[in-house]
Amino acid sequence: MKYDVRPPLADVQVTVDVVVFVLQNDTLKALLIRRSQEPFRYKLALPGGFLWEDETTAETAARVLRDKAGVSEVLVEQLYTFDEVQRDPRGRIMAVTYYALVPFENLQIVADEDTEDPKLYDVAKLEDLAFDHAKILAYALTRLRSKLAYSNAAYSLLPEHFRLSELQRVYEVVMGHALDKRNFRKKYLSLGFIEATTETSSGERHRPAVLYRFVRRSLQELPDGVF
Amino acid sequence: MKYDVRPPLADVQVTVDVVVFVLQNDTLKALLIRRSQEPFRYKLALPGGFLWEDETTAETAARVLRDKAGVSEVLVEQLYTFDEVQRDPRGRIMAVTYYALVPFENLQIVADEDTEDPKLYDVAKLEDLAFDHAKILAYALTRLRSKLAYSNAAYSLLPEHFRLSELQRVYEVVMGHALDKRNFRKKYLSLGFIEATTETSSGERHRPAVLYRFVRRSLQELPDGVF
DNA sequence: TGAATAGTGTCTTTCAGACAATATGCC
DNA sequence: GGCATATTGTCTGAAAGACACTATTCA
Repeated sequence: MKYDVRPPLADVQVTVDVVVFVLQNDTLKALLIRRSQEPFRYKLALPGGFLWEDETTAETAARVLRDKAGVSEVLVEQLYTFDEVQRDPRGRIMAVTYYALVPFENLQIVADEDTEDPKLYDVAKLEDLAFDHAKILAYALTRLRSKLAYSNAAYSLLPEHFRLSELQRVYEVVMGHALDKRNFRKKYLSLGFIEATTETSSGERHRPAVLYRFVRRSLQELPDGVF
Repeated sequence: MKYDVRPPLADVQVTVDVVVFVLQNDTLKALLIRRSQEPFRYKLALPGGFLWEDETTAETAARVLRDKAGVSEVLVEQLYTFDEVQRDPRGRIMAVTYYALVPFENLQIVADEDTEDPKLYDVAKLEDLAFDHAKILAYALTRLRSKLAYSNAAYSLLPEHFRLSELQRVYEVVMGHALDKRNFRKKYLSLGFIEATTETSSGERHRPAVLYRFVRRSLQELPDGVF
């Protein structure tokens, strides 16, 4: 099919929205801001920012993470590009989305002049979000599940040293169901992702736990799934 | 970190590039065009097109498939968005990429006024491609492998009726290694994706094969991998 | 009858999943 | 001693993977 006169090229702007996942109190949370401006004023939304000149979207995502969550050196990956024509009432704005996994300890939430304070919200109890951000968050959650199932990505949700029970909690909370302790330990240790340190927890009113660490704090993919 | 004066927003154009996978002669091929214009004149490139106004990138991908490959109703999915600042010498052009799986029988390659004829090229013998298209193709291949491993996506590479040996060939070619015939049949039939038809192949100098078809010619994901 | 591909079953090994008792540190 | 969490092994069932022979059509 040919056109004598082609429709004009789209003139788009690009935002980068980032789903920042954090584990707090045995709950999977995401960092959300409450919008202080129209459109969707007072609604919750993902932290994000417009793409600047001479900046890649990955750099924009890193900037958003630095500015709104106070972190760098966390696991960040591109998710998907959302570009429904009407997704933003302000005009043709395409969202290149990312997700990040942040250890709660590293998080330093920073307020911003044009947004209310970012806060952590339980992913399981979503209010309705601005724009198509509910769809983005749902997509991110799906991706997170398969990342955890097929890689050592959990390293980016935990502090450097952690107990096996904490690691197991990560999987239980994200996957949404309980796991057997003995089977979990057997399987996860066999993967070679983690090793025991010489440290143990202490000062608690029960038997101390051996602390483990990830051998490599960078993404290692698995041929077959974990759980 | 705050900025008194923010850098200007990026003014980007968007192309949609599509990796069209086809199986021909027991070989995995991709549809590529040879560029007749600068930049990268005479080099091979992925078929693609600029995003038009009031069009989503998924629609652009469908348009490219219709115009360059003569197909519709095939499996198409978004891959990734490539946006390195210098990836296109003409300026800031972001590529939202898709891949499509096309049965060879459906393919109707259409020449285009500003490109040489699109042709099929063996994915295993890549020449160097224009732009970052080699990277895109490599990424698409990775995705194709995991799609085949975790879904019934093969339906979109085969004709409506096919033999089990053809289906097995699809997996062998994409995965890059041979599979055991008995184990393949046992496993694949147990998935419930396909069913036998009453037809058989004929006119060949050997025993005829029962023809099978996919129960549902739409994407069905699997909890666990196939191979 | 020979060439070419279709079709079929068993055994072994590995892994996932169910399952419960003892150990240790602190109050 | 009591409480709270840590740590450890076995058994069973299911599925993956190795493996070889017979069946059918046509030239």
